[in-house]
Amino acid sequence: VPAEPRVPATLRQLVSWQAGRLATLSSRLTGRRLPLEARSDFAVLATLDELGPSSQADLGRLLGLDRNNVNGIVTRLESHAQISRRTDPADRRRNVVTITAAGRERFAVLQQHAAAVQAELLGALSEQEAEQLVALLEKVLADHPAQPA
Amino acid sequence: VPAEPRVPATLRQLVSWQAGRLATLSSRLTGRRLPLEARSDFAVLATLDELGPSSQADLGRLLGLDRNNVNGIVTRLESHAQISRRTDPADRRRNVVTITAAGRERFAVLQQHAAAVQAELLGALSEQEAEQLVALLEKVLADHPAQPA
DNA sequence: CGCATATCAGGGCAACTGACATCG
DNA sequence: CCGATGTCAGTTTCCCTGATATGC
Repeated sequence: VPAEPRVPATLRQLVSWQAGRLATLSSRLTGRRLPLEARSDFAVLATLDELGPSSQADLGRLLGLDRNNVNGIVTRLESHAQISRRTDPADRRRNVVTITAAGRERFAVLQQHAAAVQAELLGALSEQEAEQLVALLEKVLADHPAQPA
Repeated sequence: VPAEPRVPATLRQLVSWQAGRLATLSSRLTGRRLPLEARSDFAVLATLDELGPSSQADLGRLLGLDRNNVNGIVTRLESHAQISRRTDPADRRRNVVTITAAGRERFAVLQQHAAAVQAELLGALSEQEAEQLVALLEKVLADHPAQPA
């Protein structure tokens, strides 16, 4: 008669299940500090800050986000003046998205919260284990395309 | 001038972001083989198969699922005769959920698909690395409550 | 013409909130 | 009375599909 039943081994050792749990856990920890949309905003702002102006399609391909999703995020960021959006004169189908000063400020704030969440999340791991985990996840993700197919 | 821009380092080394990517990647790979609800079904069936009959509340606490969510999953499984649901005579608030023979059959099928997805997912890792990843994720998850707060 | 880009409308899953009746 | 359980209704986020207009 088990006193404290644990998650069945079948699930505990399944990365797809672990990934889901870890994702909702991350979302929960982030949600305590910020509204949930901040995560998408953060991803886009980080990309623009580090790689410079991009089109929406490029952003989507890079981050594994849907075109529609990118559109929504960019619209939201634009309404807060954290990015600017103008049609590319060289290819008038494209929107060139550029981060603004306000966007960089927001990004800096979000970065601090992200670091705090990371610390909470990995509290049970040593420095070395945390680095291993990040590296292994990076390796797995690098092996798969960001976009559906 | 970078020819092939990669995901910014800020994101690449953020476990909360990696977790989200890995979760959608897993969901994508699973979705190629099965309808998406199969994941929730699998979790519940695995628990019932390994730990025996449980109440819906216990299932939720164990798996980190919402009460409402558990209700929906159990209703779906019941409609396919893969579990049975009856009120606990000892505590008539509770529903005792029990796996059926059909449920075990379904579970066996799902287990094979899950293993195949795991192999696809971790294709870039060696045996040793895969074990390390599973163990590290397990350690992180064990450090946090399955339920919100 | 085919193809890419951006946009809009909408579906589906999962997490969550709040409310409610029942029962211990 | 309080707390736990199951149920119902509804919100939000994100991933995805399909359709459309525009431009290369």
